[in-house]
Amino acid sequence: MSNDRADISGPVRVRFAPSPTGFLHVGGVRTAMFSWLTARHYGGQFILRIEDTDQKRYVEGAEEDLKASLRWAGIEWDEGPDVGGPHAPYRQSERLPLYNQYAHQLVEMGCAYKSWSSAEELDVERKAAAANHQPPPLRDRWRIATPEQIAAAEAEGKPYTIRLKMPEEGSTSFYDFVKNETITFENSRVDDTVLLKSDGYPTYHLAVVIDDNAMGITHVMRAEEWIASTPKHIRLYECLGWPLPMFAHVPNILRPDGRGKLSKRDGDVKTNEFWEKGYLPEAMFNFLVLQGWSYDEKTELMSQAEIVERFSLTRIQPSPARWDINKLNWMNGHYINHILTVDDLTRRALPFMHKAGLLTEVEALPGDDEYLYFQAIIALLKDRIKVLSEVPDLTGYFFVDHLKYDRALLLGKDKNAISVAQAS
RNA sequence: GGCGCAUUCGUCUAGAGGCCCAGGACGCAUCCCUUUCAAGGAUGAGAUCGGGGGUUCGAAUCCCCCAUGCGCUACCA
Repeated sequence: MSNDRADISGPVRVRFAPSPTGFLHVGGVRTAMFSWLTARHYGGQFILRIEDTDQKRYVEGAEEDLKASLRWAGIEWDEGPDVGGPHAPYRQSERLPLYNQYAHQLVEMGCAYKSWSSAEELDVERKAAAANHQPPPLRDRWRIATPEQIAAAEAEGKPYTIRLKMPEEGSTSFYDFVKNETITFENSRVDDTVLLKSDGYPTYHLAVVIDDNAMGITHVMRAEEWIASTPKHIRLYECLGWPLPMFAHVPNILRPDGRGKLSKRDGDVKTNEFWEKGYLPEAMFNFLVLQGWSYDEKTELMSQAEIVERFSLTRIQPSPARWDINKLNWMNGHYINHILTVDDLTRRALPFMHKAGLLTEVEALPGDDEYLYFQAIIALLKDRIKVLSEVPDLTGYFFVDHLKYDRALLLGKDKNAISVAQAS
């Protein structure tokens, strides 16, 4: 039986397109990782695009946090808001005229229509439907407005939205690389989603299609909650006569109790908290890639370079994983104790000592006596460090009252000065 | 309510018709090492592969139904 999963061939351009509405959580990092890995493994480009089309939810500083989180995790981009590129700008709020132009073009083509329905009245309709256990209306009444009604509304000059006009007939299908199957939707079940809001900003649906096309995105990778809106996007590609990209919907990471996808309200999910606590980016990368992807039946510990080489889009699991940091803690300790060199570990632990006031930056420069003292302590205690933030507590008693032992005495009982020197 | 996706040890996973009365890892337990705590080593418990029907000589793997979970159903992404 032919059950071979299609794999990628040809050029590859993948993007990660977060919206700056808060800190980046680990689930977002993982989606970015899969996209980045796809670009790197298949020899393509990775693009970062900021989808800041919701003025109400915009959070100051979120873009910086998100870029810092990505970079910490070892994910860099070839094109993006700060590094530039041939398709700049990479921030959607700076591309507004483009969306506006296409939205109106779609209206002229008969693929979309203007609506003067207010958000309030639509809300009333939806609530009434819900109260009757009926599905909310898929179409807006302006879809079937007469030319006279439209002319009258235009003359009034009131704000309007532009909505997609989904066909009533037929169905839309697409192959999904991760699900490894063709997913089909009846067009009559897909709603006439808003493309352009009354404030002139595009919705995700319009902006994502226009930008993915403009930026030459070949593989649309995103979280799986977008599966249901993919037929809308495909409709847009068809109306505009643009070539369809391939789709790959990555499963979500669920909350620890399995109830719902990870959200920013959950604890232990902020990426920046992980580096503040002293998790290593290598361990985080390794752990995160294993949440939904595997190389084979045994290999788990892999460097980023090995993962890039071994990655395959078709080995991403279609089912969601629960967020559980148990194994991350083990892996972090393993990297600290067995993969990092003592010197590397020492350097990384130093900032935590500075923060705790146990060593100042000037008195513990690499190579200094104070540094070597600390390094000897690290060599002695590294096998019990799980996260770097524990280091001050673990080593504090070596610094009480500026007490300083002779470095030569800081030896494990089964060790001698030579073995310690060699280990560092 | 409608539509879509998912379902293998507590958790992450291997598995693409016979290699599987299901393998690995984390966690857990016991033992070894050890003055202690870790780390390390060894052993073990732990999944009738969500349930039920098919197809087949043979199914965790293919098909159907059901259940459950998740997602979407916003002028949020």
